[in-house]
Amino acid sequence: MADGKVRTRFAPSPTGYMHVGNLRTALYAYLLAKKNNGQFILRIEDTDRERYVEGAVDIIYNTLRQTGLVWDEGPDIGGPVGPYIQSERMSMFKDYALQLVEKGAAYYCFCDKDRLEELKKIQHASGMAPKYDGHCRHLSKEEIEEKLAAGVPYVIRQAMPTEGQTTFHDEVFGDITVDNSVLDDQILIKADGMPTYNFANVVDDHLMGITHVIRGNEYLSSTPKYNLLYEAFGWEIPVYIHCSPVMKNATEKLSKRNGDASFEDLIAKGYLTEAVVNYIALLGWAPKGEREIFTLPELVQEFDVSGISKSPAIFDTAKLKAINGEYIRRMSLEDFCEHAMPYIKEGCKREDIDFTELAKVLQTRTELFTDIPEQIDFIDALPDYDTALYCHKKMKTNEENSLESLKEVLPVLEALDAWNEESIHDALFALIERLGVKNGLILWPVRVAVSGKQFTPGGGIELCVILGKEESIARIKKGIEKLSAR
RNA sequence: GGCCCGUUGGUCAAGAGGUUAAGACACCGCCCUUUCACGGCGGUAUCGCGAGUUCGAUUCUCGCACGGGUCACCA
Repeated sequence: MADGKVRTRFAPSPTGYMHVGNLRTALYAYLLAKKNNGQFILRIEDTDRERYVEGAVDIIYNTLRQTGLVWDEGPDIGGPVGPYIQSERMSMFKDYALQLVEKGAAYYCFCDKDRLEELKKIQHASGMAPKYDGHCRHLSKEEIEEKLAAGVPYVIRQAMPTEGQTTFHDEVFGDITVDNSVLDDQILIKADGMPTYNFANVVDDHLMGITHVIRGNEYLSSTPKYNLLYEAFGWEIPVYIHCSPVMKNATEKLSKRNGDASFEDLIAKGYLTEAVVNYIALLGWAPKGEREIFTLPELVQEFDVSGISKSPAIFDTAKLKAINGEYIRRMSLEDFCEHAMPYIKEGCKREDIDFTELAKVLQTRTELFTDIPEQIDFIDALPDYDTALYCHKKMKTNEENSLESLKEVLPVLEALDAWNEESIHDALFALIERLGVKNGLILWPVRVAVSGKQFTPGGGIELCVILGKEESIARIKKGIEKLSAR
């Protein structure tokens, strides 16, 4: 599997937004192809008109583009084995099914829905598994001709072996064996002449030269049927890689139906694309070493099917957040500013502040961009805080000595010409030295006075720089006023 | 219900008969520090249960329990 031309595909149905499990499957398919210098193919499986959602195809394109999962062949760019939209391939499947009928691996079935329903009812009543009873499997040539000529509607069913076992290999789950007796004579071609998914999928994968099939493990139990199809045609069976689902908790899958987080939702919540891709890669797959932060090209290098785990993985927002924070900290200040600015503007309407300084203090304190507005809400207007905020055991501050400190600080700051981190720092520390007190005794009250908050992004000096001289001094005066009024 | 699959800390997970059972997130503590955060150091916590096989099982086998998947003229 290491060399040769590896071709993988991502074959989504355009039924809505891209959920995380789907994206992960696409990612693994992409990684496996690229790791082996192969091709990653996009095929849109849009044959279910009932579930078709307007705009869903664009979501697929946009998500793959945004995450960097560029496809080598697909509906928009074409390729040697198109068309890449399943609905445009419909006409050919029946001929393939007929080939199977010739070979005795499939047969015409004229049973109508009433009979099938009746059958199901009887089977259910007697506790049997619902399964086609082979009623039409042994019709004579004459009978078939006669019904065909009479225009009786029919489907084409796959003739499953009735005894023995079928074993197949999966790269993740190993060898799996099932009794052929449990295999249903599934429908290949529907009464309208169109193929079922199970049939179209196999034919398409073969025609498109797919060598490695990566998909959710809900397909594990139909894989023997697929293989019987490949064998009946005499086609080479692809390598199977079935992935366990991404869960929202121990018992429920992450799903569109439950309205669980989609890729778009995560981005809207302030997560970085790269962080989401990185985290998703780690959900159900473990790299060889201890490193966990990887760019997409690094993932390509690192990816190995042997690292895919069998058991389902629960989507953990806390971990995603941590990885997002890691990505944020690794950004350059310029990059961070660019990303953070919309959120900064959201939380701060004032224009006369030092945005660069603000961004600087925010960067190590941001895990999620959407957390920013709340962190900086004190800038526009000083909150109406309680003077108890001035009391801090470790700093040994209380309302009395904070009042003293602020009174000392006020003239020092007022006298400053240059207003920057260095000048304020020097002035305040000179004051601290002159007074012979601990840093905290001066600095803590300053921070409280200018922010009115218990926790702030940055210390008193940094906040003063951000707020500017006029505003800082006004807030210190306000502090003195509040403390004096007690 | 039949069949298939899974089960290592709260979460993601490494591990391949003998390990002090990695690492990350989360949590707790300490250090750094003008708060918080960052960074550094340390800590709590895991092999679902029961039988085998073996000198020795998290690792192999079988049962059980629990969880998931699948049994459509949907994809």
